[in-house]
Amino acid sequence: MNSTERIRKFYSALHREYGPQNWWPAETRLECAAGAILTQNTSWRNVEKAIDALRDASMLSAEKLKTVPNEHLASLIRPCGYHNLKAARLKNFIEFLFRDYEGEMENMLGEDTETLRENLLSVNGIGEETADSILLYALGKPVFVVDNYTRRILCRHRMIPEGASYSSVRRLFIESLAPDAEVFGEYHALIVKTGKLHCRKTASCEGCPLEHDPHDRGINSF
DNA sequence: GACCAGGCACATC
DNA sequence: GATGTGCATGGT
Repeated sequence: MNSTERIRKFYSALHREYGPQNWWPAETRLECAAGAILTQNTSWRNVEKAIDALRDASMLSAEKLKTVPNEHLASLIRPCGYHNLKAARLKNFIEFLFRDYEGEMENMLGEDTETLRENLLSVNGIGEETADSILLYALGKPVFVVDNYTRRILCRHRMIPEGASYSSVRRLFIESLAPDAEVFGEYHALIVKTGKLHCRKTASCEGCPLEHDPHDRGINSF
């Protein structure tokens, strides 16, 4: 079985095991983008506290985020960690949103996806995963989000070599599947789901619904 | 108390 | 290009 077939088979197995995950849990495109920044290297549970605090403070709008002082913003998002850093990153994104898209996420929709991705990556604080999360979950673009779980799981199943680049893993998914944002979104969510349950740093893959392929040729098959 | 979580930028070699 | 480090809170 080649990599493409395994990528497809993995999706079937995960979807069969866990069902639809219905990501991303956000009410607006902006809230989704903010969540993508806040969740950097942080558990979603803590991000929820920060998002709730922003919502309680009526701060989940581009205009409010634009004018709120950094210190106040940082204090609101404190529960999700790196609050000073993430406050600055949120501000950078909002500044970019107003500079290039008149403060409206909807204005990003007409942009060519690759161009938009490059633009997002030019914002200090938005890396590849955050950019792809925004493209996929906030804007519905058919791109794949590669996170640590994705690498770890694929690595443990010998589908990618250790240290594989973000772009190579992303390409593997995009070239193996039809360009369907719905499926890409579910797939990434399912990977996080099974990652949390069976593929943490110190956990073995015990109970993982993804069977190891006894005939795979290891990292050379990638 | 150690380890981990839906990363990223920057310095250094 | 690869590798190391700072950023920080809260759950297990």
